[in-house]
Amino acid sequence: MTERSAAGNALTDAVLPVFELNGELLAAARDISEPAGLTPAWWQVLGATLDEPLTVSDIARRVGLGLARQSVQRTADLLVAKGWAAYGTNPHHRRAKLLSPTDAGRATLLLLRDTQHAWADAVGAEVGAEELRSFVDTARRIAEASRAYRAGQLSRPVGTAAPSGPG
Amino acid sequence: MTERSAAGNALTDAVLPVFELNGELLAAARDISEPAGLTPAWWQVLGATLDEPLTVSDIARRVGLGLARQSVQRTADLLVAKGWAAYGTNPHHRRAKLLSPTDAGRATLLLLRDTQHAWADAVGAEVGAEELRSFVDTARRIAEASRAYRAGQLSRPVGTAAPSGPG
DNA sequence: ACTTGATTGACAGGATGCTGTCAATTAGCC
DNA sequence: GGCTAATTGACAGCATCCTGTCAATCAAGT
Repeated sequence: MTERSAAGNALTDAVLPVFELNGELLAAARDISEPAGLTPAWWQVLGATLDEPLTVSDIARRVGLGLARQSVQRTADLLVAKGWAAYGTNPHHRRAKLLSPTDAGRATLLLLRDTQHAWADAVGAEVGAEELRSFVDTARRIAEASRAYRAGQLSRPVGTAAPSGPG
Repeated sequence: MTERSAAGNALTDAVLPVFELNGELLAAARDISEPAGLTPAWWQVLGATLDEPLTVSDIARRVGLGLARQSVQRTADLLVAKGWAAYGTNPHHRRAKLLSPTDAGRATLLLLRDTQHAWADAVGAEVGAEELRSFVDTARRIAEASRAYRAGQLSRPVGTAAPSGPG
């Protein structure tokens, strides 16, 4: 039982490219955000407060992307210390203050948005919108299938059937 | 100039799913390697030495995936300290010792290989080999296009042309 | 041989993220 | 009103990876 199926090989072949792409996206985010004086993580947290003030816990829940509440907390404190954001009183909670960008933070966010647009348009045009959409679809399906497998909800090979099909 | 193109939107929509998939793959690697007593990073470094003994610098170059030489160094030292691997003398270099797995390390690697096969086969079957192949192709093209853009080798939008087309 | 430059490992420092614990606060329930 | 559970922020500790610096070692050219 040491031979992988063709699909198994295909999935294994996908792992390294995903890691590589992940790193490239992070590098691009760094290139975009660094000239403005903030890191990708700061950008992410600060950006979440652009539309409306949010508590740290709100951001941690919304961002979701593997950022723990305490990580967001530290980042938020940093943003406040550096003048990108400020804590405001929360009518609904005495401890959970509302984080919102300062004028400088807001201006920087808008600037970064334009820089990001330029990058996304250029790279997106190179790959093609249609191909990108099916790419996203596959990425989601892989993640979902792996989650199901790890949760024990996906039996072994022989392509028996999906526990809860894609449709 | 704050409007993104359709392709730009499609690419932006791809970023979060890639991060999420990256996290899921790491989680799967953790689930696979942790019961055996090693972390994904240890697995990666140790696995590189399965076929032939390598120096730390060799591994850092080969692995490539964003693992710096010094990170591999520390991991390698850890693997030796924990009995998974051992340093052997290198006929070609007095300082750069050759890292190779111990019997225990080799046995663990083979065990992890089987566990990984089961995961890859199950998840791969769920997604489909054909779809996975085009997924990998797109992932590579995105990374390549972004690298080119960051290197200044990709002009802005209007889908003018590719500097060095995909075919 | 000698010099010059690249490689390599050791060491120190820093950034980021996670987990665990604790008290303050809030929300739900009786 | 009072009790219990969940949420939230503060604090401390830990793991991982990165960068920079330095001396030892190797490779190449003269």
